[in-house]
Amino acid sequence: MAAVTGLKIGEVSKQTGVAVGGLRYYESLGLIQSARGDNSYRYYPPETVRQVQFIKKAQALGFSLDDIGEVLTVHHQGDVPCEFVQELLQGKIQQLEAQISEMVVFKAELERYRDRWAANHPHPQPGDICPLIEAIPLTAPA
Amino acid sequence: MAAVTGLKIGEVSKQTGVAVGGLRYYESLGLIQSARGDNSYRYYPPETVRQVQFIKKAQALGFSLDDIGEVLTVHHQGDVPCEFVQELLQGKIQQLEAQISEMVVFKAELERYRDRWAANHPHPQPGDICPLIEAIPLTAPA
DNA sequence: CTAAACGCTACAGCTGGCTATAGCATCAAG
DNA sequence: CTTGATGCTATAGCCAGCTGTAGCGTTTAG
Repeated sequence: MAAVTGLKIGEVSKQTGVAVGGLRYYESLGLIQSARGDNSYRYYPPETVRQVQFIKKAQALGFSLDDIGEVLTVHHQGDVPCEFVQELLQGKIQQLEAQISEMVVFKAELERYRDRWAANHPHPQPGDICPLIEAIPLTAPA
Repeated sequence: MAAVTGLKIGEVSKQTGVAVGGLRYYESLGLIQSARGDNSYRYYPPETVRQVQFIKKAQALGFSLDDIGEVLTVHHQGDVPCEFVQELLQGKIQQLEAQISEMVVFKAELERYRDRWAANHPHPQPGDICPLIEAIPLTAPA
């Protein structure tokens, strides 16, 4: 009878707000680790709570579990992974920036079509169904 | 011989860059429509090419196929529902606006974390994985 | 002692937008 | 006429990040 100690999965769940199934999922990805008792129950070391909180925070920054796994791997190698996290973060920021400007451009485009219709109002040309729709860029904007 | 004319699916695929399976998927969602020949082949009207290009462009900028379907369904119905389309468009514009400001706020948040860490590399406390992430407050554990 | 609460595994399902496969029919070129 | 490209339907799988279910075993409070 090994002295298996630690938090049972429900306790970790309560302390982190992450559902039991979610924790099992994290463990299946290798993000957290448990010892197993004779009853086959998972027993987590106390620091698991902080690790799960770390996972949640990193997720809140837009990191995937894959990203987080890489960070934790660096951590397990005994290094402080901040440089690596910084790189990931910078990448996320640039991604966001690109998405934002795409959306701004597209919004301006939609506004242009909306306003053109509002100004022109119903001038359905022969063959047109709705000038507003016909004006939508079905081809690349010339 | 049936008077079925139009582009076969492979031709539409070549002209739009959308895979044959993707086009069948679009059709299954009602985004595009075909006539069927005696051979059960799909024959698409030429304007399908422009419609598919519209789908791709709208998609690239964050519109779901569901959204696109609403517009194209109106188009296919042959009605003149410009008022409705206008409303739909206005809704999308507002949604886009909301998404953009959300993303701008979030990007500023990420930049704040990045810059704070860059300005003052905190020392890892015992139990820390990366102070850059650890410094982030957990939002209410839901 | 009993029954609820909790744990386990294994698998299915969810969202969205496809892609891939199997097994067959049809078409177009040589 | 044959062959390879193309078409068809139906079904399954993929990505992420879980959630839910079935059917069981274990622990714990009364």
